[in-house]
Order: sequence, then C-alpha cells, then structure tokens
Amino acid sequence: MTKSDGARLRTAAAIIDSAATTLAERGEAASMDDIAAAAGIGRATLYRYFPNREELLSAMAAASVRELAARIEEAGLASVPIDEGVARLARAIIGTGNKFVALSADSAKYSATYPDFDARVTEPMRALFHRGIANGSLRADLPADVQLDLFSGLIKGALDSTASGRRGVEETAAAVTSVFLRGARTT
Amino acid sequence: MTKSDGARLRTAAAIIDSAATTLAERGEAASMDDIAAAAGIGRATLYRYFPNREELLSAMAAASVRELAARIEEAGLASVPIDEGVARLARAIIGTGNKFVALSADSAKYSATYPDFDARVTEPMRALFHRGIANGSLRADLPADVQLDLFSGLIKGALDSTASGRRGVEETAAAVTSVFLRGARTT
Amino acid sequence: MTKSDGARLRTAAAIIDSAATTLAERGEAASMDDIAAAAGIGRATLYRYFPNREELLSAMAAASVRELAARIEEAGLASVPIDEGVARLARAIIGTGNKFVALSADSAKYSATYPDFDARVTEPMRALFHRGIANGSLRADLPADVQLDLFSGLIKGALDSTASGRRGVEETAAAVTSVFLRGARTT
Amino acid sequence: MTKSDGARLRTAAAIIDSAATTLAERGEAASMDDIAAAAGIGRATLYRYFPNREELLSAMAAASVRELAARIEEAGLASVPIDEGVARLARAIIGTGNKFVALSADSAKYSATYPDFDARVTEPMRALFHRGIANGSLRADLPADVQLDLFSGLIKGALDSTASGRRGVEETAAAVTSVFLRGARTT
DNA sequence: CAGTAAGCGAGACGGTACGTCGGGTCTTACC
DNA sequence: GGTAAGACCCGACGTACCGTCTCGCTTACTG
Repeated sequence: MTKSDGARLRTAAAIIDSAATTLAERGEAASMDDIAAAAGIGRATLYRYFPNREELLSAMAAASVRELAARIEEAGLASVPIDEGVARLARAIIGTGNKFVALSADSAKYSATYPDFDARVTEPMRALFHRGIANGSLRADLPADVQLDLFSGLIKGALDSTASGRRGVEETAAAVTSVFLRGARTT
Repeated sequence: MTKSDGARLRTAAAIIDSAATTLAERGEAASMDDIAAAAGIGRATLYRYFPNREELLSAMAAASVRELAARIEEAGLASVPIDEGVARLARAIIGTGNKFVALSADSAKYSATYPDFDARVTEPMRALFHRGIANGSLRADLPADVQLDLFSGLIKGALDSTASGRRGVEETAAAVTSVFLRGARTT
Repeated sequence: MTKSDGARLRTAAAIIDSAATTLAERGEAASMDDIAAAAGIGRATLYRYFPNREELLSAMAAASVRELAARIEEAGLASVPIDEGVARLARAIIGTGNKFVALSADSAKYSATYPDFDARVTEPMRALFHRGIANGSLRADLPADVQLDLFSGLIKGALDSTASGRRGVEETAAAVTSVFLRGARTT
Repeated sequence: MTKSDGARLRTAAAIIDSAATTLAERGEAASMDDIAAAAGIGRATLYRYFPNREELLSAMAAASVRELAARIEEAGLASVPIDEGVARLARAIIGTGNKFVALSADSAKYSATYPDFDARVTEPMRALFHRGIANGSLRADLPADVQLDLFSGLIKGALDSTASGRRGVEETAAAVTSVFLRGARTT
C-alpha cells in the first residue's frame, strides 16, 4: 500500500538535495514554491514530505550532521596520537565545507532536535581533547571545552579563507592543525 | 524639518537599541510590529526612520561597527609590540560581546554597505599581522589574511565559551591570546 | 469487461443512493472522500463510476428524474378529468419528496443534460394544463406555462410545510389541489 | 483614527454590490480573488471586511433581507383589506426579483443568522394571513402557516416565469394574486 | 483446478482556493 | 508638522479538496 519506506526516504533525500541547492542559490528568500519547482515536484507534495519550512531546513541540517558524523567516525580519532587526531579532525571537518559552520551556527536550535550532533560530532571531539589533556600532550590550563570551542573557531575562521577560494582543503587543514597544536600543546 | 538633526539621530539610536534587544530575545522572527511596539513607537514611525527591515538591521550593524572601530582605535595597535597588540585586540573585540560575531557572520552582506568595517576594523587588524610577519615575530608561512581569519575564528570560538557563561572576558581574551601567539609566533 | 453491465449499473445505483443520503446530511460541503466512505467504497472506485463531482450530482438528478417521470406516467394524466389529473399530479410529485424541488431548483443546469426532465416530467404537466384550458375547465387568461409555474410553486411551497413535519403527504397534496383548482378553474 | 464607521459601511456595501455581480456572472465558482479583483481591492482587504466566504455570502443575504423588509413595511399590510394586502405583498416581493427566492431557498441557513428575516419579512406575511382567517376572508381549513408556504411557493413559481422574461412584474403579481385569492378566499 | 485479467482500496501526486500573516506604502486624525 | 493608528496591496505560508495516477490484492472467469 504505502510507498516502500525506502522509496520515500530516497525521494525525501532527493528533495533535500534539491532544496539545499536552491536555498544556496536564492538565499533564505527562496519560497516553498521555488523549492518545490526546483525539485520538480508540486508544492503540495513538498508539504507531504516536510510539514513546514522549518522541518525542511532541519532535515537539511540533519543530513549535514550525518555526513559530518560519518567523516568523524571514519577518522578513528580514539586510536591515534593526539597530533594525528587533531590533523584528521581538521581535514574531516574542513572537507565537509560549510556544513559544519551552518550547523554550529545554530547548534542551539538543532542540538535539541538532532541529538546525533552532540553524540556523534561534539562528543568525539571533546573526547580527543580530554585524552590529550589527560596524557599530557595538551595544555592543562585550558579546559577541554574551551579547547573545543577554540578549535571550532579556528576551523570556522579557516573556512572563511577557503570560501574565498584563497586556499585548498589540505592547506587550510594544515594551517589549522599547525596553529592549534603549537598553541595548545604542552612544551 | 523641525526636529533638530541631533534629536533625530538620538531617536534613531534609541530605536536601534530597543530593536537590538527585541531581536536578540525573539530571534530573527520578530516582526516590525513587535520591534516598533518594543521601542514604544508606531510601526509607521519605525518605517520613517528606517525605510525597510534590511536598513534597520544594517543600521544596527553600523552601530556595532562604530563601537568596535572605536575600541580598536583606542587600542593603539600600531604603537605596541605584536604580543601586546594581539592581547589588546583580543580584549577589545571580546569586550564588545557578540557584536563582532554578528558582524563577521554576514560580513559579506554588510561590508559593501559599511566600508567602515573594512577600513576601521579589518584593516588595523590586518596591519598588525603584516607588521608581525615583517618584523619576524609572526610566522611567515601563513599569510596575514589567513592569520586574520584564524584569529577571528579563535575569537568567535572563545565567545561561544563566554556566551555559555563559562568564563569571563579577561580570562577568555587571555586564552585566545595565549593560543594564538604560541601557534603563530616564530620559534 | 467481466462485471456484467447490470451489476455495474446496480453498483452505480447503490452509490447514488448513499451519496444522496450523505449529501443531504452533510450538505453540499461533503467531500468526495466522505461520500465514498459513506458508500463503503474507496475514493478511486467512486471516480471510476463518476468521472467527477459534477457527474455524480447530475447522475443523482437523473435518478430523481426517472423516479419522478415514472410516477407521473403511472398517474395516467391524459385519461382522467382535469380535476382528478391535478390531484394525481400533486400526490405523485409530493410523494417523491424533495427530489422535485432539487430538480427544478437548478433545472436550468440539468435540463440540458437530462432531456427526460422536459420530455417526461414537464411536458405531461404542461399538456394537462393545455387540455384544461382547451376544454374550458381552466382559466384561459393564464397561459398554460404560467399555470405550470404557479402549480410548481405551490408544490414547492407545500413541500416546505411537509419538510417541517407539519403535515403528511395526502394532506399536503389536498391543500395544493384545493387551492390551485379553486384559483385556476373557471367559474 | 478609525475610518469613520459610515465610510466603512459604505465600502462594505460597495463590496457586497460588486460581489453580488461577480457571483451572479461567474456563478458559485468565483474565487475570493476574483471577487476582490472585481471590487478593485486586494484579497487581504476583502478578508478584512468579511472574515470568510460564508460571511460574505451571508452579508449579501442580509442586504437582500433589508431591501425586502423595507418593501414589505412600506406596503402597510396591516391597514388594508386582505385582498389589497395580498396584492401589495405580491407586488412588493416580485419587485425585489430573485432575492426573495435566494433567501427563502436557504432560509434555514440564514434565519438563525438574520432574525430580521423572520421578524420583518415572515411575520408581517403570517400576520396578514392570520387576520384573513380570523375575519373570515380566508379559508379556515388551511392554517396560516400553510397559506404562507403556498403563497410563497406561488411567488417563486411566478418568478420563474418572470425570470424567463415571459411576463412583467405587474402581470406576474396579478396572476399570483388572482390565483391565490380565488384559491384561498372563502365563498 | 490453476492461471489470468478485471476491478478494487489505498494513497501519492499536481494543482488550486482558502484563510492567515508579515512587509512596505499611504492616508487621516491628533498633539 | 511630526506622530500614532491603521487601511491597503502584495505575496508567502500551511491546509484541504479535487481529479489523476500507480501500485498490490482479490476475485471470478477461463483453459
């Protein structure tokens, strides 16, 4: 009877992709009609998948969370030295482009809705910094939370450079890693 | 025009203050009616001072730019050693609270409208980093622009900690200064 | 087509019955979904029988036309004196309840679609009045068409009384017959 | 501050006029947008005057009630003999055209909303028939209510003739009066 | 008795009207 | 003369219904 759940999910994903593109092009001003048209579906159908604009946006955020979480998980942060962990983290996050920025910009709004963000993104990062402080590689005078915020800030700042097309991903990640480690490592 | 220009400017400033509060409380969703009501004036009057919502927002940004520029100017960055300059810069910016974040968040949008931002905020900072690189105190392998972005990012990240009420202004500025200088200074 | 045409017709008739009830209860506002549910069938099936709402309504009208025509035919208007003809007509029409009202309400809309209405309902009535005028039993100063309209009006007015439950069919028909004959008969 | 109530009422009346025309032309299918456009105003403004379609329609009905009531009142039914009263009533009602038909068609729907209809239209008519029965001019075997319904029916039937352009107002009213009085008068 | 083609319920879809709301423009009556 | 109140137009939002379509399932006819 019901469209197989798989098909529904695939359609929803296609809509999210299309919506992301449209919103990126037209900015926040894009109307639901525009988004639906860009996705090649009717406005009514769009509303059948996402009950309102807010839900659509947060579904897009959830997709970003998933991608980001996947990259962080495959980075295997827990099983490498701190230095290497920080380097991988920088590459993983910067590789997702501005999704990390978009997410942490209103993390307050979405973290309630998407516990995955905390569980699969924030936590592994915090754990890395905790481990670094515990084993003496990272400065003990800065709490892990603060180091997390500073590192996130560095990433976001670096992404501004990337966005301007001034530097590539590898180069950007290297700059972040280098500055953060020099700044936060002991000795 | 009977009302002296001074009076008009003062009224506009009062509206901006009130609007800033309202927008911070209710978020971007606050309607022009809400803002006008919070300012104790009619919607029509609000429109007489600011022709549209966009102008109001950018007037708020301009006010932040002015405050920020004032703090940076009085920091006298050009006449102190790099280390001290960075420290003063961190204190100046963090002292303005989230205004710097709000501004650089959509600097793309406002920098066209508010050349002051570039001229009085960005440029002095860039000059500091240039001088640092030139006199050998700051790493030469990272362009001044990148150091600027990274420093800005650190500030923003640190402000997230401040916002959560975890740390005070001085402490936050000290953390930023310490990490940035260790990370970007030579040797 | 496997299902015998007879069966199809019977199903259609059942749907019409059910739809008539539903529409009477819920008024014109009843949705096609409501009607289908009331008929115990799916909406798709309803559309298989009637291509759109308009067709369903006009099929209901056609059914009313058929019932009304049958009653009028079995009244044998042509073979009885005018007085008796008018009396039988009143009983026949009032016996069908509000169907006559519904039909003549938008006879303009349906008479094109349902020539039966004119041929099998209007015409026999008109013929009766024509015969009455011709043989001197009915007033010659009122054209048959006008007498037809007036008689129809009386019926409808009387049905309002019946609808309110104030009077039975026989009594109502008697009132109509009595007033009309006194009013339209010669001498 | 507020648009003077008079002005508002006048605007509302203009909208009703325009809406009546549009609805008559395009039928019940006319959208609120069509109606607003025909009235030369925006859809939002239309909704400011009438909260929804139903209210607009019933305001149109109310206007008809007022016109009808005015005509009936100026007919002075209570101060003339029954015969003359019936004749005046017929002329008054037929003079309003189909408004009476539209109103009594769904009097059930509107009589709750517009008590004026009962008080200023139905009651004077009923009173006339009551007086006729009481003073022996009208048949006692038909209750006043029934006579009211029959008379209304005659009017509506006659209006069908008028609508077809077959007869003028005076002539139509004369036919109704003549048939009704012959049919319902004593002797 | 098994295969098959029909009719069916369920429901997704595009489209359109409804009623609501906020933005921006304008007029009108006050102070 | 500037201000507050608010009427107005426009366009987006979210909802509901219409008419179309496609899916599996059932059922009843056929080989």
